[in-house]
Amino acid sequence: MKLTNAEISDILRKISFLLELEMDNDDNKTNLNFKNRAYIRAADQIDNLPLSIESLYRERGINGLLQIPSIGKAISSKIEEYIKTGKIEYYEILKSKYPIKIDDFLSLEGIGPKTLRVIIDRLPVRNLSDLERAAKEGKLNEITGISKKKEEKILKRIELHNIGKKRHLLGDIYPLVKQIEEYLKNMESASMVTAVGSFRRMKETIGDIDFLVVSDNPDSIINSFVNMPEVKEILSKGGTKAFINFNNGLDSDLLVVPKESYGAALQYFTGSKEHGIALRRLAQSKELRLNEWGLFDIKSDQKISGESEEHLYNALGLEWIPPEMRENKGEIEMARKGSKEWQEKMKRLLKYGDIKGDLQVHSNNTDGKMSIEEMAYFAMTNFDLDYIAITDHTKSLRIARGLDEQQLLDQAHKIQEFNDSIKNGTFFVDLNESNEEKPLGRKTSRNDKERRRSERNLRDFRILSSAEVNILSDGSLDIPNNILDKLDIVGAAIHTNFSQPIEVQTSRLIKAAQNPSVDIIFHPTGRIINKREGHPVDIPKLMTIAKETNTILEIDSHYNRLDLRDEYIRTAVQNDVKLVIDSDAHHPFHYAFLEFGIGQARRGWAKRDDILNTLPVKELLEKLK
DNA sequence: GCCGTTTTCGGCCCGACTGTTTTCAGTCG
Repeated sequence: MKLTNAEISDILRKISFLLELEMDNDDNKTNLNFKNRAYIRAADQIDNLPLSIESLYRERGINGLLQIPSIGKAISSKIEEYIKTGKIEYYEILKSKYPIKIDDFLSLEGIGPKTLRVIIDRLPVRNLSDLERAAKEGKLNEITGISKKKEEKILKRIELHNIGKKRHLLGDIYPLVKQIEEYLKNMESASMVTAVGSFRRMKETIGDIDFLVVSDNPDSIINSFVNMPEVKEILSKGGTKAFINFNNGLDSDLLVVPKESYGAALQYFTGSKEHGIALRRLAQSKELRLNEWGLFDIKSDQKISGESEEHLYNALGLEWIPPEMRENKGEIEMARKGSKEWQEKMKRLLKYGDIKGDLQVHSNNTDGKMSIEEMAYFAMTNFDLDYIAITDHTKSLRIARGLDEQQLLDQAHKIQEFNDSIKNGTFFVDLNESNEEKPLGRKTSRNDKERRRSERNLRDFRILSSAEVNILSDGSLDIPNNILDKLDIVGAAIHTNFSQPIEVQTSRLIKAAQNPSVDIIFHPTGRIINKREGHPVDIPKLMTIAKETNTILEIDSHYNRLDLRDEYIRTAVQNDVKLVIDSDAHHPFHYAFLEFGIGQARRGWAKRDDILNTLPVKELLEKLK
């Protein structure tokens, strides 16, 4: 049985929780407080680890574990014990003192260990339903320190908890974020509105939605916010902050600050938590104090910075760091002011709007929703792309009505005719009843100036003949090479037999990469976020082969895939493996997904030259095998 | 329990909101 990182971080969090429960009996209260925080820090690190902690231990022993920040002698030996025996003695002892269902209370918001301790000391409460019953019967109120009001609040939190909370996909919440942003922007007293938090960092999943508003009249903003029709529950509301729960189960934070604190609030509220903590420690080491209102000199209490984020970073001795990179994974050390390495990196960092073509596009010849002509038309007009590759599925993927050899050749021929008509200006698309819906996401680049549309000649647009060839269980393809070689570019992907062991899956992909006809491996891990983990792949090994064989790995931008994920992109970039960013469009609106892929690529510190479809089509084709 | 370009001991990010506290602890992000 393979041990997951989540299993280990989970048990560390439970240890921390139990230590906190224990705290009021302990004389050495402060020290214990720091001890439980150490367990949380270690758990956070493990959750963010891009590799399996068990494999790390098996390969490099306890020294491998000690390499992880925030994991020292004590915690590493506990992890070792867990890997070897499936148990941690220290945890078992703690647990035996408090025979409660820790999971229930750990995930319940609003009640921490202190409150829980008081309750379980007085009442036979052992799990969430015990607590709910006690609250309904008014038993909690009988405990001194718990008012009727607090009892009601506990019931509400249990109700919210039972609805279930999981992280939402970036693409799923995008429309709601835009809608709320619009709503807030329309308020007279709001001079600036920004969606912040993990949304601004383009994280693949979002826990709750955070908004920052600049205003001289916080009360009116906060009141309008909590009174929106989408709001189910006001969880808290003060003079500068509000915290609510939407009807659809999402939580949302609002922070209102004056203009002179905008930069500091933006930094604070964008996170990540780890990045923020590291910045505040850095400030501390310089005799400064950083909070959401600004950067202050500790001694004189003078404000040094706060209105602009860039100035704030500079005042800390750093260059500005793009939100996508704020994870405390080396960016702060590298961004020291004046660092040539950092400046070079920033100059070359991939930008929104850098993608010139989309190399995974489906048509209604298989499972897409529109014709090749329509997909091309929207790509060139609405999304400013210079080329697309039509990558319909191939014959063994029956469910998508995959194309056989002859159909592929016919399609390639048709594409050639379209290209000719585009070139001579006779290309014409009869748009059948166009959809009323609006495209999801931003149509154009968000931080680049004017787009290239005006300078661009639509007659240079090019459709590439291609396919998403199915990789069979033995790593061979379902279309022979002599056919594939007649296409402009070839992508290959796994769609079946997901549950083979890692060695088998990896060798399947390696065999495909070694095939001279395969240019790109599409969605290399096959994951669907929150739904399936995908097939296990030895990523470092695949990267080595990709580099050797000049095979490109794809970043599939569909927001339920985002495959490769950010950490793997960073590994690819470090190893000089070439990448492309594709939308996997099955409808023209899906071209907007490219934005999500670019966000992930920036989270993986990708440079423009790591991503081959930032190149004009001619140069791209020259780089292929 | 972890960590170290002034430290192997003595620190550990910071502030808002809530409740019942008459000056602060608990919880959260």
